[in-house]
Amino acid sequence: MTKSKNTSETILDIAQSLVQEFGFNGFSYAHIADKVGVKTASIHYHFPNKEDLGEALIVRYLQRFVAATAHLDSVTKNSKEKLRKYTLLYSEPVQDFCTCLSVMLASDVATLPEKMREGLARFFEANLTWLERVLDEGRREGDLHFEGASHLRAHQILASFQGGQLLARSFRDPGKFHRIAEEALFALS
Amino acid sequence: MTKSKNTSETILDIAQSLVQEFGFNGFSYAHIADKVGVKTASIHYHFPNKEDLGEALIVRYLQRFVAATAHLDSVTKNSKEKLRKYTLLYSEPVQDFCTCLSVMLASDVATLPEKMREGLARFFEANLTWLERVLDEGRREGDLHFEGASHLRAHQILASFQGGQLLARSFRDPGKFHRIAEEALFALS
DNA sequence: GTCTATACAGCGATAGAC
DNA sequence: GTCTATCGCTGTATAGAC
Repeated sequence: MTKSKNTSETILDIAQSLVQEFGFNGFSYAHIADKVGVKTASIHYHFPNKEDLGEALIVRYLQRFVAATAHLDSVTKNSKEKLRKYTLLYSEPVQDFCTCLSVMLASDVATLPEKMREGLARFFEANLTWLERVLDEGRREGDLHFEGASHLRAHQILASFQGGQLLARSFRDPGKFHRIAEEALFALS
Repeated sequence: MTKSKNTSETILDIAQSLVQEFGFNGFSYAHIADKVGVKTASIHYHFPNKEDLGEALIVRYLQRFVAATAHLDSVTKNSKEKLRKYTLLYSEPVQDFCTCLSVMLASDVATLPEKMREGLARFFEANLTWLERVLDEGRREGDLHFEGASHLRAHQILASFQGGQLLARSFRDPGKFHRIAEEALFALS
């Protein structure tokens, strides 16, 4: 594990933070270039156009989500605890008065190229699938208690997490997200 | 009540639909002008700059919300029924594969001028205040059943409605919003 | 792989005629 | 109240030298 990254990864890091703060149409190659310390032409070398950059961002984001939940599943057995850790995946951007990548892209969806839309849907699908499985397991093993379809509950949880991020940001109060997330999990006790 | 509107109102109507589809930074005066059938200079006559236009949009949106909930309160007594009608306020944009104005502005918040941010926070505050009151009344009168603070529940409902809009849009499935909203109200039975 | 230079479209905004 | 004309700036993107 080396400390320094290659330029492509650095560009993706900066681009992701810019999307999370300003949206996919709220930043330019010039913004990335300034932060990375190169010229815009160099960015185009790594990602010929903004569509390529956007797709790379989503692919990486989904990969990281899959890796994070896989690791989470391997080290945690209690379903309630799994959900608590899932919450933490989304609390980092909230602390920086941002939202996660998927919330920003979801609101920009009308201006996104088709491949990015498909990638975004895949990301949400992965979240819902994981949530539904954890809810089912938790109910079967007695860690979670709720009525109705786990499928609907998964949607409910994901939706409130997304909306919670928007509210926290609008009020400049990260605590709003945490209280909303806590309330969502409390309902499963 | 006349059928035709003045130009300012027409501009606001078009602008609102554009914000709801593309975000505050995703449309230009040229887009409005084309749809209204005038030139961009005319838009600047009514709203000197985009900030003025944005503020007018939010002010009108809050006024309409206050009027809608006031009317809703006057014609409906059952709290559960009130919440069901509240849901309908947000389901119109979802059918058009858009989100409500507040969701779009909330995700654009980092690029908005201060007055627009304040207006947005006021709009959310109005939603939360109304929800909290209806939740309290409903529990007191036996129409609604839930545990914990109504304040937290109000946040939970608003958040899931906002997130539900983003999910419905991302999957191009308005039904997702309706199922999420239904699930949120079902929990109050 | 990064640079300089540049093309070209779109943006918000203004001046001044009608 | 709407128009034409125009300005200055920023956006994405490319060609070609190093």
